[in-house]
Amino acid sequence: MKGKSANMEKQTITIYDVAREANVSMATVSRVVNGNPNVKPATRKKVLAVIDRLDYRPNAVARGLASKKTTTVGVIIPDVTNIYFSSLARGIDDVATMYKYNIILANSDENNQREVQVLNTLLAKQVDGLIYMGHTISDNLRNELSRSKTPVVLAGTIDPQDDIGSVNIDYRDAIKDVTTRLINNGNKKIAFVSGSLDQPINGQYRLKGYQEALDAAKMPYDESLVFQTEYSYNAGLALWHDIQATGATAAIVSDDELAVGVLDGAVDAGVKIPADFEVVTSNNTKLTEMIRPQLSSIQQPLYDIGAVAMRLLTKMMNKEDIDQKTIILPYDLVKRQSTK
Amino acid sequence: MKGKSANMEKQTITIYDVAREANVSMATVSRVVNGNPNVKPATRKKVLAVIDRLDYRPNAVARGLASKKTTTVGVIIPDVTNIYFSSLARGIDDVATMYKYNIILANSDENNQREVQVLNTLLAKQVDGLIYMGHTISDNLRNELSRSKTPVVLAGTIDPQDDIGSVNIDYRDAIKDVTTRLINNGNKKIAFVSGSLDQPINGQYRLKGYQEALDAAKMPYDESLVFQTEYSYNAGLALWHDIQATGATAAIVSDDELAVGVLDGAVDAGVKIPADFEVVTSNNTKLTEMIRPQLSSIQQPLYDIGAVAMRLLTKMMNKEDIDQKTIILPYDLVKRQSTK
DNA sequence: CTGTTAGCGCGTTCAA
DNA sequence: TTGAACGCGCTAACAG
Repeated sequence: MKGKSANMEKQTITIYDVAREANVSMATVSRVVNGNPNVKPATRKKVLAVIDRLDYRPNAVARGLASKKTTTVGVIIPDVTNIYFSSLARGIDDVATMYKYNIILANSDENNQREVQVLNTLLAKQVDGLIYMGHTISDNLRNELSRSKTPVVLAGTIDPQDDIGSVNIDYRDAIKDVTTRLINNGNKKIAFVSGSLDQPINGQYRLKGYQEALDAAKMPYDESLVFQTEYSYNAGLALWHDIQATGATAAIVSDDELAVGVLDGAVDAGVKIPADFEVVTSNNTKLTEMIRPQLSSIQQPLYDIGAVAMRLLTKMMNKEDIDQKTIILPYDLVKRQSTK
Repeated sequence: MKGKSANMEKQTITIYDVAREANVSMATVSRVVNGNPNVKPATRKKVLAVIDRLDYRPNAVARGLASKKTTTVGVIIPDVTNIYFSSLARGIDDVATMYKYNIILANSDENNQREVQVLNTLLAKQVDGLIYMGHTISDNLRNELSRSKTPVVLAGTIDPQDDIGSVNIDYRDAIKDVTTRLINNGNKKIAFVSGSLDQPINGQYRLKGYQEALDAAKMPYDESLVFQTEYSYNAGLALWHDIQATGATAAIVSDDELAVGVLDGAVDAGVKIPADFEVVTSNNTKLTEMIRPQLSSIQQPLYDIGAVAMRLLTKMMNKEDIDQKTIILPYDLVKRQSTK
């Protein structure tokens, strides 16, 4: 099968073909493809013409092997279906595109085993960088991460040890603010509803903010007002009964779907919102505007967190100096119908 | 810098290192890594031990270059943030993982230029296959797709020319069903609210179903009851006024967020749902259960559409026979509080 | 400004 | 059952 090109299986055209047709060396072709200025305009033009005629497309895999750069970054996400994370992902992808990177997206379901496994295949694929999203970053995972030289940035994810780059808002401050407002509205018993307190973001930041606000107002911290549950609508719906039983007149919830569940639970029970009960949620996803009454919320710049995380990662991949590897973005409080 | 390994920049260990340490050739190492049975159990064991000790991880890029397979598929999605598409994406990723593939996820915003551009970088990266999601597949894009030998499957996306593999539900039938029910409930004027009718899924399928149901009931088709708008909450909210002006007593909406907008518009205007106005939506995302009144909906197996699409793609990449390249999955109708 | 020459890390014949 | 050798398509010195 040489000389007789009877088998036209898959005639990929390579840089050689272009070189031959243009009467130059492959090095020159490589130069024009990569925008290297050291090429006479005339030959550049000639090469480009051939590239166009042959419809040549550089093979990124070969390029990756030779240059040790894949212009691809791995993104570990708990669940794309969750709008909190998909918002981050959108910011990540947009900035990645801006810097000519692509994203390999992998769902982890927050399962440690799966995370480690995903991490390994991502590293095997030679991604130039990694963005991790999740709630907890297990020791196991941290080990794997730190022994790889691949740059990593956490997006919307807290690392208590803080030795990895990350982009977040100040969750403690935000919750403290919210709590204070609720206190100022006259609430004596305020429920704190979040996911597992084992997750640093809840146990070490949000809860702290809640407690600090209470302290500042000389109000007692009552553990029975603290609820841990999963982030889902149904969980919130189911939780309403328990919350009401405590005599609480307001709730601070750390997930929007969960908050909607609590709200619906209250509404379905005939409770007047916000007159008899106030609810504040944490992510300000579009959900908060679509329901009635609309939910007051902490406003996190989700898209920006993703975007900034990716931007930080590009710097790391580029070995630029990082002046700040732990970035805190500002948040806001948006008042809607679920608070006074 | 030879012999004096002072510079420990990045000592990637390769298949050669393993071979040397194990006293075998790299070919043998390659064999055990790839599960080739032609290896004596004893040497296999020996090699595996070294692999483990050296923490060797095969370079997927080199592998891809040598084998011409990257075990990576490209996924073009309008917007991850849209739960309709992210649900599909989740199904895709899960099945991809199951078959050892990874996903390069790229947002297109339904922009044709961007789609073509993304397609090209995906092909440059030598993805083994492609999954496309969108509303319209432009001629431009179809051209690019058909001249590449890379297998493609459309997920939740209609191609009127039907020469590409695809997975969908029967949108025409579904809307026809819904319309018929609404007619049976006594509605004389039923609004049809969708995105652009230029999109085949709306103009050539959904609208047809709507018209057929009208015909079957000997009811007139009134163009003023047909609304085209963008898929967003605010668009729906804004649209309510116009819908009401037509005297319609029910609406069939082809997007959940849009439907919530219409519903909220009605509720905010003091209209009694479903007594005075009925609403049915099309995607049955979790949104439908979170609002009050809860939305009746066509139930599409979104996750499954993605999963089946990816499964189909694996077959194509594997060059297996495809008995059915245009797959139609079943749908359901879920009655909730927005219909009688 | 341009061409030559080595690899990048691995899969895969073809012999042995 | 194993090894030697070639090639995948391209980047990156190094000469010229």
